[in-house]
Amino acid sequence: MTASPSASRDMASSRIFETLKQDLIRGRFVAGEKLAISALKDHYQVGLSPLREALNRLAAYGLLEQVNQRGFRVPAMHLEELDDIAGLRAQLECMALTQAFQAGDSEWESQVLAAHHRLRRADEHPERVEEWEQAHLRFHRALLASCGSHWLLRFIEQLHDQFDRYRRLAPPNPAVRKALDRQHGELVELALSRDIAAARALLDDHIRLSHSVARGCCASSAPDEGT
Amino acid sequence: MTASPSASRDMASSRIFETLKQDLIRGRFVAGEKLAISALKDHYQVGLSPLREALNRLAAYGLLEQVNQRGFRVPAMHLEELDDIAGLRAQLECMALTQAFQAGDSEWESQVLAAHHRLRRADEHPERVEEWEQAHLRFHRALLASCGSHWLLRFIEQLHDQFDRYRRLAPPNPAVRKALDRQHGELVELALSRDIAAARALLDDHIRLSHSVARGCCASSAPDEGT
DNA sequence: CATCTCAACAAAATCGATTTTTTTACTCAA
DNA sequence: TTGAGTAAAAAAATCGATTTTGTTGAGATG
Repeated sequence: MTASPSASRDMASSRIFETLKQDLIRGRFVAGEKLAISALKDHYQVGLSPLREALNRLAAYGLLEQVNQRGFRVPAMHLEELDDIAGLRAQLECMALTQAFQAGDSEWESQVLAAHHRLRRADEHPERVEEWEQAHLRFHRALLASCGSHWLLRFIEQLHDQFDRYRRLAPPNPAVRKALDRQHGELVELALSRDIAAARALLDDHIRLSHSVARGCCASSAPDEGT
Repeated sequence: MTASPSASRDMASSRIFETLKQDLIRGRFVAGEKLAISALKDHYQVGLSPLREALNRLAAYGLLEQVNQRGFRVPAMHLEELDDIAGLRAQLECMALTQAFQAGDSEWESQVLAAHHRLRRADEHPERVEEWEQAHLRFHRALLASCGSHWLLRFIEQLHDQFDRYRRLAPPNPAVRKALDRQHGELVELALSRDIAAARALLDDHIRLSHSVARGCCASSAPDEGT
């Protein structure tokens, strides 16, 4: 049978997991806020068990914190942590990029080109933010997909989600977007020519640029507090 | 009040999480096996809800796999994955080691020395395997603790747990143990003298040695199967 | 006036039972 | 004998209610 990814309806706990995950990344909850479980239950129209299972998975993933006998809270955001996430993300993605360039075959090249094309298409509708976000995530995934290390990709994905929590705090900025998009195009070219050194430098810049934008926003909106 | 870490009794779901996690790492379940939830419930004497929450967290952590509508299973083990885990672990730990050496203060040195002392003490009772295992884990933790990157330490911990699943398959080997222990001592000396290059090389060897032992066992016990 | 106690309240965690889905066992026809 | 279809059994997922724990505030006490 042909691949039909959307064939299986998954259980309620998986659906609420994905929904909550997106809402957390998109910043629909206040950082540091305590989650009122019964309110979530009403809002998302799910039962307690699936909801609690999703919350537990999100806590293990690092998008929630579970406090001993007093429920779940949205992790606070700190400039210091953003720096950690961005720095590590740059290192791990450069590592994966190198391996991806070495191991990538023509099928990989095709997928990168396809993902880049979809990303450019998504750019044509600036009002559909979420579509661009998804295309963007998939482009970066495709670029590193051939690196051969399941665990490295897993950690990178996790860091990407964490990073996005911070990045999404910043308001959309057309100039930055344009610069990032040019870098995407250049990354594709460097991938096809397997120019590892140049691609690493560019990817590092790419992340550094996003980082500095998010940093500016994070610093102004919620100055790092002690205690 | 003074620090008393064991003061808070945590909820049942946390206790069963820790217990199950240890049992998974120690290889008390067959790789690939499907977990019978009601059997677990009886065996560990817990209710369904805490158990399911623990299973969900373990799945998010990577020590279990959740299959759509058919429960949880213990991940299969593959030589290929062991290589991935060990290789990545070496890279991430060397990265952390460098940062730890650069940022480590005298308090860090004290903790490393203390952890190493406990490790040597634990060596005196070869029959108490679990005590040595815990001291070993804590020594490696202490060595990297000052690296300053919360997320890097988190990933390393996760990889360590994954690696241990494989390492524990191999029967105890006094000769190997002795070699590893000498390396622990050398690592302490290099930490005190902040010899980054030598320490990186040694840590890489350290992991490589464990890797090759685990590899030999994994290869003979369960030849990598396709499909 | 500050602090302590304890009851009433709110929320989290857990339990037992129900619903849904998958797996197994069996029948019958090709 | 094999294979599709189907009903019973088993297991997973979910629900509603109960139990446990943390929080709040009124009144007592120093």
